[in-house]
Amino acid sequence: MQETWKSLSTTTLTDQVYNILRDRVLAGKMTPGEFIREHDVSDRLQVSRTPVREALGRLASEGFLERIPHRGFRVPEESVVGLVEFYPIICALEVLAAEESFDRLDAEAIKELRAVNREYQEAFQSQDIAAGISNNHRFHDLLSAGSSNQRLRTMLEKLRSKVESLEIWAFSHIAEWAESIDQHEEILAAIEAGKFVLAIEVLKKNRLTTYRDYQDNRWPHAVLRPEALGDELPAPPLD
Amino acid sequence: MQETWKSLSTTTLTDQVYNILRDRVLAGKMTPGEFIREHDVSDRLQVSRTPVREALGRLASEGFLERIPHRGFRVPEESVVGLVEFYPIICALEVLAAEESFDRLDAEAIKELRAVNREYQEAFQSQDIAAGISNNHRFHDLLSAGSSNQRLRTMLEKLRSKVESLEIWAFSHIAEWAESIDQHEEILAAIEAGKFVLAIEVLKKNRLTTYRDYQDNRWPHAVLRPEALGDELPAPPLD
DNA sequence: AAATCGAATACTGCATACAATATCCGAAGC
DNA sequence: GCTTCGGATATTGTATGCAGTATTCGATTT
Repeated sequence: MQETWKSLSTTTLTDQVYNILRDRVLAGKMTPGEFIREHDVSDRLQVSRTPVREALGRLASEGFLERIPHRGFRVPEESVVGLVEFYPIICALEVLAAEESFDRLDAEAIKELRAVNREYQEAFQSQDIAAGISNNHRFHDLLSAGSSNQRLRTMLEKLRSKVESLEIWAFSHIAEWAESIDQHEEILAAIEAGKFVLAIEVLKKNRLTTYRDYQDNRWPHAVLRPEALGDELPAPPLD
Repeated sequence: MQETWKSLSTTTLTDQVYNILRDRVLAGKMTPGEFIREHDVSDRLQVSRTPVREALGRLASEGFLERIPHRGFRVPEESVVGLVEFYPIICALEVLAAEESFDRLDAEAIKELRAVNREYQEAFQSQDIAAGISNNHRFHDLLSAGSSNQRLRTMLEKLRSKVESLEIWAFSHIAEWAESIDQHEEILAAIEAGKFVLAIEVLKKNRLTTYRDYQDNRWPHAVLRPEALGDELPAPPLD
């Protein structure tokens, strides 16, 4: 029994701080433009500045934060505006993955995709936005699963997480939610029928809906500049 | 005169260490699989472990290194093998950029592109590989310059730097080098003639040459596993 | 001889102190 | 009044020490 076991919680403080800060950024709780004070965060979380700095550094090099030498870290001003630019990128890469992936998806895989889409629908019916986003991501990930390009899947994974904060809004529009579910079904049907070109076309449409909505200025200002809702960092969650 | 000036050398130790390590990784001088000892690096560079750790952390979150909690950082074993997977990604994204960019490139821009390609050719004639790679990157960047998607350009910039170590090999193949120069000219001519579809086709071919070569197993083993050539870290470049 | 245990060693993770740099704010000069 | 200068303050950048964890390797047991 020499296989590598999945390590359960090789957790470091840095990782925990990273996750907390990342969630807050994605949830739009860190006022853009305002510098994040390392000491402030370390006080609230009851840790030293060291893991905070490391976490901030990672977030910056992943593009979630902007770093200005000798000034600090902050959520980029145009954060949300810039985020929509990820959609065409995600779309192009998912199409790239699809080209190799679609004819490798067997009956088994299609079945799993249908199951995920069903959960997606259930989340829709119970208005569970978080579950909806999660299932949507999972669906798209499975669609790319047949690609042999591992980097591609990894990149897509990261890119999807970056647009999460936008989808929170997008998914509060009932109409799009329902439409999305249907499109997923269309894609699966097309794949089963071997109509890959069609499947890719629908995939493109599915991916660019949110993007188009933005371009058409159909977004409330509150989404473009999500003011910190006044709620503070949680009480020290590590003890 | 209120414009933001380009800061010249807002240099931090962390940045310097980052650059040195990044260059070494890209040059294939850090034996894959072998852990990088923080203390070792900090000794050689005459700095403390702190900036070294931060630099390593950045490199890891950018995918240049692999991080294993409580173990350390190392160049991923399959580093080079995995790197070629970036080519289809770069290609797809450059095509995406091109779709918007090509018909925005005016005579002025084309002129600049020709100039860069000329420098490229001169580098070829004097066998200056570093200059060749740099000019090739610059050419492709300018090709995407017309895209309004800033994130896209930024991503492409990073992706190009990641495959640099592969290009060092690719550019030692004279034939491909010459072919690449011609393809660049073809692309420019097609753009001038308004034949964007053709231009994109040539761009694809240009981008995927290295990738195909790899798939055809035409790479020497030395490239796939570039052993540390025995030369050590430079003498402390910071004093 | 092979496997197991455990102490010594080496290295990373984290905290803290200090240094370097930026910002703030009031006083002085035009 | 506006700008400029300079010290006080706040914040980031770096060094160092210690604690926790992994690895090594010899001693012990089977």
